[in-house]
Parts: sequence; C-alpha cells; structure tokens
Amino acid sequence: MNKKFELPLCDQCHSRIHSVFGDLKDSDVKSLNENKCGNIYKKGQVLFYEGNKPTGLFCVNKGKIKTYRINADGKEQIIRLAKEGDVLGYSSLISGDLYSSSAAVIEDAIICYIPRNVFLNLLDSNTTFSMKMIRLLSHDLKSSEDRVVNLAQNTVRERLAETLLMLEEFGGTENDGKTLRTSLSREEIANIVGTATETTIRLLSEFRSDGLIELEGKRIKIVNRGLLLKAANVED
DNA sequence: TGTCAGCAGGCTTGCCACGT
DNA sequence: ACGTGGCAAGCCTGCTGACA
Repeated sequence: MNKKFELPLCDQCHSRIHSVFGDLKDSDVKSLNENKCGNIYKKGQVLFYEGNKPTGLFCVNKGKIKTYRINADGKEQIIRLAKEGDVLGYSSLISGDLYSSSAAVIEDAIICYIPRNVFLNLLDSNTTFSMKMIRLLSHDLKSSEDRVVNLAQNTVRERLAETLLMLEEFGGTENDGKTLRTSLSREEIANIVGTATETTIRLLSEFRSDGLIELEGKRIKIVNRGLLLKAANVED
C-alpha cells in the first residue's frame, strides 16, 4: 500500500505548466483538480499493463516512467521514457483501444490520474487542448517512424551512442555537466537500444577505450560529446 | 548503533554459434 | 571476417538480519 500524502493541486502544479494541460482555463483546471486522484509510486511499480482497458490518463508530477512491450521470448523493449509534465495512456483513451504497452516506474514518482470521462470532456469542449493532443499524437507517430528506421538501418553501436545522447537530454547531467543523471540498469539501456545486455556492456567498454565516455560503476560520463555524436552518426 | 556475514541481483568478460 | 546474441562463470555491490 502506498503511504498517504498531500496530492499536488493542479493550479499550483509546476509539472502541469509544462504539460499539455499548461494553457487550460481556470474552470478546466478546477475541474481537473476536483476529479483527479494521485499516488506515490516506488521504482518497479507498474502503472498499467499492455492489453488492459484504459480508464484514465496518467500525468507525471514527479519521477520517471518507462513504457514497454514484452515480446514472445519474454524480452522487454522499452518504447518511451516519460518524466515530469508528461502524460501517459492518452492514445489508447482516444482510440478506445486497449493499452498497447505497459508502463512502470524507473525512478520513484508521484503520478496523478485523470478519469477517462474528464479527459474526453476536455477534448470535446476545448479546441486548443484538442489541437495540443493532436500535435502530441503526431509527434509520437513521427518518433515511432524514426525508431523503426533507426532499428532497421543503424548498427547497435550507433543506436547505443544515440541512446546515451537521448539519456543526456532526457535525464540531464549531474553538476559536472557530463555524468548522466539516470538510474537505468545496463539491462534497461539494452532494452532501449534493442540489443542484449552483454552487447551493451561490451560496447560501453569499447566507448570507454575509445575515449567517448568514462564508466564509474553504474554511472556513465560523456567525456567527448563530439566523438559520441560521430559514433551515433547524427548531426549536433 | 556499528559491524559483519550471507545473499541476491547486477555487471563484466570469455567463449562459442550463427547469419550476413 | 565481422557483427551480434546467448550462455556461463566470476566479480562487485547493496541490502538485510544477527549479534555484540
């Protein structure tokens, strides 16, 4: 059981400002606030499972979440990472389909839950909000297309380099500006890249030998961003 | 409260197999 | 030949419970 805590108010929520709910009218914010509920989640806890019926929208107030699918061999493929201000489960809510992926906490989190009818009413009544959701879905579609091409055409080395750069952007860095602020295990990094854990570890060691990164236990420090960009085969 | 042993899970490396 | 994945074994680290 999660311990009781003071649920963040929507009108004072810093994460909401940077989310799709950022520009809502006061009356809509009030409605959200009255109808939402929320909870503290510990690392590893699951928000929803692939194949379940969506009953509401998850809004990340604090912490980090992964969405993933499990393939026939039981191997996990991480599809997306979400942080403060991101929302989860909207595409299934809008389409009326079952969840196409599962979501689990990778860094202790506070998650608000907005019931399905509240979200759909907002979509119906607020054109600006609807347009925001359309833009978000379009962006998701483009990301998925990019990912398919990436998995099909890039080597594991390129994908790992790109993933490290993505993690730098997603989680930021510590005070030194170089060490990735991520609590992901080697296995989880491999599940983003779409390769085996051993291959990921081998390539990380290779990157270290080549002077792209430094490894301090689990921590990864990007020491030569230019070389990493080159390894990822992408423009800065 | 601090220390220590035991344990589990994660990390790393070597070796081998397989496909291109 | 090269890139990649899988398995196995050893090492490392963090957590937990027992004990002084």
